Amino acid sequence: MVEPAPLPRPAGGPITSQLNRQAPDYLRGLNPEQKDAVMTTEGPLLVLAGAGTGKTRVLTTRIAHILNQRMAWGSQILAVTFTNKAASEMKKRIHEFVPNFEGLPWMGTFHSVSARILRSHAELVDLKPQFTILDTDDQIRLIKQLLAADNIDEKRWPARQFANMLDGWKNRGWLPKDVPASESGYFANGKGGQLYYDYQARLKTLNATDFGDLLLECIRLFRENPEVLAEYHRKFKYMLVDEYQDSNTAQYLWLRLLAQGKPAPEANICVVGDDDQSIYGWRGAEVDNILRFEKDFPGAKVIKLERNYRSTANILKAASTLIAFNEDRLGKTLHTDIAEAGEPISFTQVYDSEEEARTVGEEIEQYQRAGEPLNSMAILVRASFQMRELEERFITLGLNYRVVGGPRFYERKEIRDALAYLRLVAQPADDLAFERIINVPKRGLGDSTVKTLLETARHQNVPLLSATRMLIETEELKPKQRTTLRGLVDQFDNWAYRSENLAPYQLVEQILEESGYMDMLAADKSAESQGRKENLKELSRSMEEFESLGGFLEHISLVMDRDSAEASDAVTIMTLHSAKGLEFNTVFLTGWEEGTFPSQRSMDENGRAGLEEERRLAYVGITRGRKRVRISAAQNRRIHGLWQSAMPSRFVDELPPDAVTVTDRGSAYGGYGYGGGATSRFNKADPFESLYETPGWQRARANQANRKGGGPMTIEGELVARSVDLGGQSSGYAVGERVFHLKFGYGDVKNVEGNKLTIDFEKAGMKKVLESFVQKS
DNA sequence: TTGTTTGAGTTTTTT
DNA sequence: ACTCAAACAA
Repeated sequence: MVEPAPLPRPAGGPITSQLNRQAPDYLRGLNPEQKDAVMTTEGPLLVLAGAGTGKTRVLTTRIAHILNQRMAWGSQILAVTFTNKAASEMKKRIHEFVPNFEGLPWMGTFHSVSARILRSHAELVDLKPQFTILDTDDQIRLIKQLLAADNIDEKRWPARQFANMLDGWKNRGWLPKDVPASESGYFANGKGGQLYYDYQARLKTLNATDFGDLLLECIRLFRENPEVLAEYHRKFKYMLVDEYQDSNTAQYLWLRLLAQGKPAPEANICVVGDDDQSIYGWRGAEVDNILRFEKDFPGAKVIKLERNYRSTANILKAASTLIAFNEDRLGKTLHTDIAEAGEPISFTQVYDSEEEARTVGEEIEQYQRAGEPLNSMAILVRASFQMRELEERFITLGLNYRVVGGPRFYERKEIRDALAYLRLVAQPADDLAFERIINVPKRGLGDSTVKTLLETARHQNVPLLSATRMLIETEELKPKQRTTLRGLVDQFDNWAYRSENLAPYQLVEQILEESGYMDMLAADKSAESQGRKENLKELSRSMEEFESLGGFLEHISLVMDRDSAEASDAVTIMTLHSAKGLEFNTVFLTGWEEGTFPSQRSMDENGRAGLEEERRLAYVGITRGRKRVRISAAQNRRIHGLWQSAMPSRFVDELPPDAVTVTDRGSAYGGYGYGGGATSRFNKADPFESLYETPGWQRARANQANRKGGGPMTIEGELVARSVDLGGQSSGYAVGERVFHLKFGYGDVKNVEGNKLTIDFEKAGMKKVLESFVQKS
């Protein structure tokens, strides 16, 4: 891996002189901070980029700049992202900037870059170069086997739970020996730690890694083989990291190993992120990584991008005001140069989730009639269960929609089956693949046969496929199974032989046909079978561009999604999480109810930190909108089949009143016996009465004031808060008082918090309600 | 070995 | 309410 040195830059060289004469094209249109972030190529750099401030543009321009100025070859640049989507977007844009340059930069996810490195040094971490990358499904099946072998009751100690713990450990960069007893002892009465060892041993036997291992083994490789690490230190002259706030500890360690080839002040590492958009804490992301960047890389330069080019002033004001309620932040405020305030944010409370879906549908059609393309609108929900009602409504309306997320292409059953066949052809030691397809389609090879195979494999210490070869030469199995297995083994030998010369897409078609899989689908009369056939055709089509089976398998194990070219005009429905990084003219934010959003579980499990992450999610949601943000809350929603009533999200109360209008949907109020619509301040004569007395608002103001040296808060220099009365309680209720609630009945007031009361109801138990819900009894 | 019933879990998601 | 996977009967 010898890299050519970058071209020298002689004073009068033909290329450089031309470049130096005037600022290159690609710098035009950048604001001063962006330009600074692009041009500061030497030394560590932290770019704090608020929503919509042109973060991706800075990253890509920076790469273009490095290439254009001949500071490094393409292959000496490493750019890591978290998702394949972000990586491919970056690749695309780099190609637009610099169509012809020497060597392609290493652009990819942490995992794909790690895999690439591991494959060239596999033997140093006890793997063979063609190792398999297991996904979550395989992982769980493997764990189940380990649990069974250890006589651990899977009921009591679910494999999924262990998989999650394992993931957490690996995210923290812990090898089996690093897991503290307090953590490992938690699972299966102290067997957790040993299970981790067994699991890793099993992975090596299967010649496989899981996602976490890609990073961990890479870290181990670097630590145990300084000469290998040094090689990459020499190689990568410039490193860039996107969405740094999402990095976990393992990724952080990985990065630090690679970046610290030179002493900190000279490490050319640029990380870009936004602490206010950190929404993946629950899966191990450490916001701390971004907060302590300056400590890790002393002398790091920090550039803040605060100029927003996306949203109207009202939207920005709403987002800034809301996020100011968080305590843990570095503190940025978004500005806009867009003169007009734009439409206010709208808040609508409706009776139930069905009406919410109906309302959203109507409004979408209205905008559509006014000439807005459906592509420019999106509905963002907190959790995917909220999607179904929207979908149902849109189907009856005949409204074109598209759901982002959901079951992904390569996770579909039929695709995974097909892939299992291919994996087994490529890697005969892939026992998990073998088990998956041995009886799919049904061949009369059931549990007992598999058990015999497993025992033999274990005894002989060979993969299942080899064990099968041995067994069919014996009388161990019944003749029927023996014949079937012999046929299957022959087929695999045949496919393996053909795979050497046949294009992968042809191979998969032949396998599906010859294995009887297509016949099985043809015989299946259920509604899904047609779709499954089409998916398999799509799989074959997507394989056309791959020359080798190995190349294709590497691709799909890392890129679990297929780029779907959705050309048609459709409204997008997705979760807030998957909306990060996207933007739409009109954004509908539904389900803003306490318990749903912020999610009760988040708050229960992670307390204040959980609530703050939910708030960041709200911030992400609002900042997706360019022109229009429409928020709604339902008084009643069915959760797990039970109707539950809820009050509007506290986030609604944290929006700046003068950037919000409240739409009254007549039907939401009155006449239903309970709830009555009086669930929020927005239903009172003066909806904002006593609002600014709540601790949250006081804190938000204090945070904002401290940060800006006491200056006025936020966008366009206007202080958002109105008259403030910091004295006393607003509640007319006192602790101990007996009250009556239309829905919950009689109860005693246990706690008073502004206009929220905690009441111990005789029938319904402890509930938090708004005071306007109850009356003195 | 296969089809049927019962039962548990049910946020967010990438790789 | 609904799904999906494990236990059980045919």
